[in-house]
Amino acid sequence: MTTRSARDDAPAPPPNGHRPAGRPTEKLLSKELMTTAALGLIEARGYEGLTMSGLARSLGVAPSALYNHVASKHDVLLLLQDHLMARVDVAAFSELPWPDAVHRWAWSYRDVFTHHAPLIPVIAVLPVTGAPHTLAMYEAVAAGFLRAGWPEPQVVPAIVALESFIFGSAFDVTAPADIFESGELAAANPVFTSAVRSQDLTDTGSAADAAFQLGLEALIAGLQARLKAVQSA
Amino acid sequence: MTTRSARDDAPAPPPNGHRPAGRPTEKLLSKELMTTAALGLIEARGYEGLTMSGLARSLGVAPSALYNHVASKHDVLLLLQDHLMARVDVAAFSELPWPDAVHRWAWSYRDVFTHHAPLIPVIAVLPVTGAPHTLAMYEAVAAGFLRAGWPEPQVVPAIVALESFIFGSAFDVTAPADIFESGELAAANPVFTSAVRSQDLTDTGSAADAAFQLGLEALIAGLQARLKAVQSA
DNA sequence: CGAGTAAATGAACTACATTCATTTACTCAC
DNA sequence: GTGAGTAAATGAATGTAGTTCATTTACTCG
Repeated sequence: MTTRSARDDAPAPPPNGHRPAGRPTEKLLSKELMTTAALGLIEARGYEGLTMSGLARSLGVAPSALYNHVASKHDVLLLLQDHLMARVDVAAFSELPWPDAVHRWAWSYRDVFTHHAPLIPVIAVLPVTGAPHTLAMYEAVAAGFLRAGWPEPQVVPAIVALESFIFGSAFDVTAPADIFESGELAAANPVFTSAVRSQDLTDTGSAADAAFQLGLEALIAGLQARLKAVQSA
Repeated sequence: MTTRSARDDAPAPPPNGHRPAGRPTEKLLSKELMTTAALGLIEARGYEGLTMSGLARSLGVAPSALYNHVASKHDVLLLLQDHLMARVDVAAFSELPWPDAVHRWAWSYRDVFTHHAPLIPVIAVLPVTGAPHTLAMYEAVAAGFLRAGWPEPQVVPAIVALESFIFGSAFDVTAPADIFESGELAAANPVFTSAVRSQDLTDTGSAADAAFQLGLEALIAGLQARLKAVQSA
C-alpha cells in the first residue's frame, strides 16, 4: 500500500508543472489548503469526521506532515474559526441604523456558527491575536457602535454581551426538537410541561429561532434604551 | 500488582460490615457515588482529569465496572449536569418581583456553570427527560414567569433566550483576560483596539462580569418592556 | 559545490473510551 | 437448602485519536 495512492479525494493538486511528481518537498501543504480541506471534511462528515488522519488523507499527505504547519489540532480549529468569521455579515453597520445593523449582524453571526457549534468553545476563549478576519469583524462592529453614539468604554462590553447571546443561541439550534419533553416526570412538573406544549411555532420555523428572535429584540431594545439614557446624560 | 491496592484516594468505602472484603459484588458503585466522585475529580484536576480510568481509580474500582452503571462517558456528564442544576438558585422567583428574580437566578446559573464550562455543550443539547433537578429548575422558573403575567406560549422562548445568554456568558468567563489584545494587527484595527483599551473595569471585577451585567440588564429590561406591551394589549 | 533548511515520510507511542468473556456473591422460587 | 438467575465486578484486549521523532528529500543561497 503506497501512501501515494491515498490522494483519492484530494482537491486536485495545484498545477505543479514538471517535478518528478511523488517525492516529498512539493509544497503540498499550507494553512490555507488545510483550512479549506478541513471545511470540506466537516461538510462531508461533520465534526466527528474531522480527524488529523482524515484531514491528511483528504490532502493526500501523511498525518505527521500536518505538524509542519500547525502545532496541534486545536490550531486547525483556530484556522477554521478565523476563516468562518469572514462570512459574518457586517455590511449593515455602514448602511443601516444601529438597531437594524445589529439585528442583521447577529442573525448572520448565529447562522454561520450554527453549522459549526463545536467551534464555539474554541472561539469564546480565543485570543484574537493572529486572527485577522476576526479582528476585522470586531473593527467593523465597534465602528458601528461608536457611530451610533456609544461611549467608547461601553462598546466592548456591549459587543461581548451580544456575542454571548449569539454563541449560546447557536448551540441551541443544534438541540433536538424534543429537548423539553419531560417524559415520566411530566406529572411532577405540570407548569413547565404545559408551557412547553403551548409554545407557538407558527411564526418562526423552529423553537430555537423563536427564542433567538425574542431575545435578540429584547437585548437590542434594552441596549438602545441604555444608549439613549447615556446620551441624554 | 493487585488492583485491590488501587483504592488510594477512594472516599472511604461505605460501612460494609463483615464480607470477605475484596471480592466483587459489594455494591461499590452507584450513579450517586460516581457523580460525587466525578465532581471531586474535576475540582482536583479539572475536566482534563475527568477520565473513565481516573474516575474508576478514585472509586477503587476497575474502569470497566463503571459501564455497569452508565453507558458512556457522556452519561457521566449528564449525571453531573443534573446534579449541578440543583445548585442554581430559583428561590427568588417566589420572593421577589420578576425582574429581580430573573436577575438573581441568572447570576446564580452563570456562576454554577462558569466552573463547569465543558458541560455547556452537553447541557445545551440535553433532552430534559430523566433529569429531575433540571426539570425542577425549569418548573420553578416557568411558574415565576407565569405569575409575573407572561402569556404561556412565550414563557419557554423567554427562558431559552435568557439561558442562551447565560451559557454564552459562562464560556466568556473562562477566557483569558488578554483575549482582545490585537497584537501586531493593532495598527490595522485602530477603532477596536482603542475601544478595548478604554474599557472601564473599576465597577465589576472582570470584563466578563461587566459584559454579563450590561447584557443581563438590557435583556431583562427589553423583556419587561415586551411583557408590559403584551399585558396592555 | 556544499551547507542549511523546509517539508514530507512512516513507524512508534500514548492516552482514552469502550467491549467482552469470566468470575463472584447475592436473591428468590421450588 | 439447593440451584437457577442476575447484578456487579474484573482484567485483558481493542480501536481510535493525537502527537513525536529520526530520517529522507529537494530546494535555496552563499
